[in-house]
Amino acid sequence: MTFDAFQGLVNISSEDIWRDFYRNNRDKIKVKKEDVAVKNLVKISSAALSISNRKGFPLMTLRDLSEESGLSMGALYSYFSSKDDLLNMIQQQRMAAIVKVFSAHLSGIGEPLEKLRTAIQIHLYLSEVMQPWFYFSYMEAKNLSKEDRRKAIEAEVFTERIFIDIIEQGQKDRIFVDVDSMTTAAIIKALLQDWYLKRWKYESRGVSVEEYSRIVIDFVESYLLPQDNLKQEEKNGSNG
Amino acid sequence: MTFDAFQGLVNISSEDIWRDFYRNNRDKIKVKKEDVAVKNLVKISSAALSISNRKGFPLMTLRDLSEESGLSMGALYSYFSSKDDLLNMIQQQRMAAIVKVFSAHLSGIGEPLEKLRTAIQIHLYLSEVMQPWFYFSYMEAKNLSKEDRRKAIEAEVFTERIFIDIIEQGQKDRIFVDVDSMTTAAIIKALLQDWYLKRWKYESRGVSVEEYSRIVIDFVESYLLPQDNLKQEEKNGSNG
DNA sequence: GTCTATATCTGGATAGAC
DNA sequence: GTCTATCCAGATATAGAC
Repeated sequence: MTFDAFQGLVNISSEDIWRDFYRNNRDKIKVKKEDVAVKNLVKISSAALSISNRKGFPLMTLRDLSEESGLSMGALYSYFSSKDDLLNMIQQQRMAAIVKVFSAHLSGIGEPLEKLRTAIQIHLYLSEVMQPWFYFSYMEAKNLSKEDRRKAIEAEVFTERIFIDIIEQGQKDRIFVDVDSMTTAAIIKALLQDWYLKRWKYESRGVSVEEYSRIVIDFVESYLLPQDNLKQEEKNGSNG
Repeated sequence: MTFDAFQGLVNISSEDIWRDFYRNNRDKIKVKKEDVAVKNLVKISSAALSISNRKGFPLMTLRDLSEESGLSMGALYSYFSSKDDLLNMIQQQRMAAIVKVFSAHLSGIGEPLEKLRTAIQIHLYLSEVMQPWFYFSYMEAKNLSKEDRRKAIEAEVFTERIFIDIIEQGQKDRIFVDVDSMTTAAIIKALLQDWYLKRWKYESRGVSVEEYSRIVIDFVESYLLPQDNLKQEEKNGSNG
């Protein structure tokens, strides 16, 4: 799948994400008109992500946020009850989006090699679309509340588990070689994370998300596929 | 080389690091007795790393630092002139150590494959010995002063350059296959970073630094070595 | 629903005794 | 060289007008 096709398919606009959020949290948000609320939640979150990803969440003052979002200090507190609450809100939304997109794209695929490729691609594409969220989420994880920290770890384990399962299925089917599945999954995650943690680096070198996806898949396959299979795969074109 | 052997060789104690630092910065530090100064610099830095790696440098108050280091607020300011100054001090020390150790261990090696293995190992071992430094340095990079930020990027490029050069030498010698050297180096760095960024994960799974080193080397070699070479290498035992 | 103005608190930094 | 006490800037959060 191309990145453009993916974008068309998931179409994760901030609007959608925050509309969902608003509906699930009507009670906590003082503003009662949905359209007004969603519009401002988008402004607030994108301002918060932009400032935080520049200087870190703890150093972002609410005056900064007020200025960049265009809302007054007082108005901000109609949308969250404390600065920490805002942090947790943003975190929550990201995790919901990941689980949703992953399930949607992987559930139909049975064949391990195709599933592995798709999982790598989907993760990279998703982190590309939601780069500020992913980066924020990684860098600010230690500041979360206890409860949200627990959720964050759960989400981390969830995605790693997906890769472990795919690898083990492939080993059972005798498609992949017999390497340690847990460690291999950890390595894959490290490579996926590098994309959103060092986006500036890849951008400055002109590497697109599709190229990076290609690279990671090749890299992983050279490790997981037996030597002779690999040669044959390459003849067939390894990307479906 | 085993991890123990490495430790014996470099023997990077906090003492040594801060004694070096003290001698290079006598003018900036108000305390004039070397032994007193070094002893307290060690206390301050290890307290600062411990607190920061728990909750982040911006959220560490000087009262926290005072409590954990056992020095009073006033005394702390005999060792640095501002909180930012402390940040830059710690950063500086880490980079000096890296350059020193890398040069010492790699300069003698000409053969690309051995050099690649050694570079991976040394980086992992070093980040293991200085884990709090490495983690801190990565997570707090955005808070550095302009000048120290520039230095940090330089250091980043320095280590990546080492890997690029090794790969290109190996390609010239027809030992490695013809993949993109820059991207491959980026991938290697991502895997090396995962070790100190997610140490808790590997620890909880009982993966030692030697095992991880073995895994990364295998992974990279399966990508860089031609198929037939690989088979032969494995027979010889790929770790020297 | 949003704004301005302000109460309250926290944390970096310093002065001066010991 | 180190400590205690204190200053003061700047931050969160809220009250009340519009």
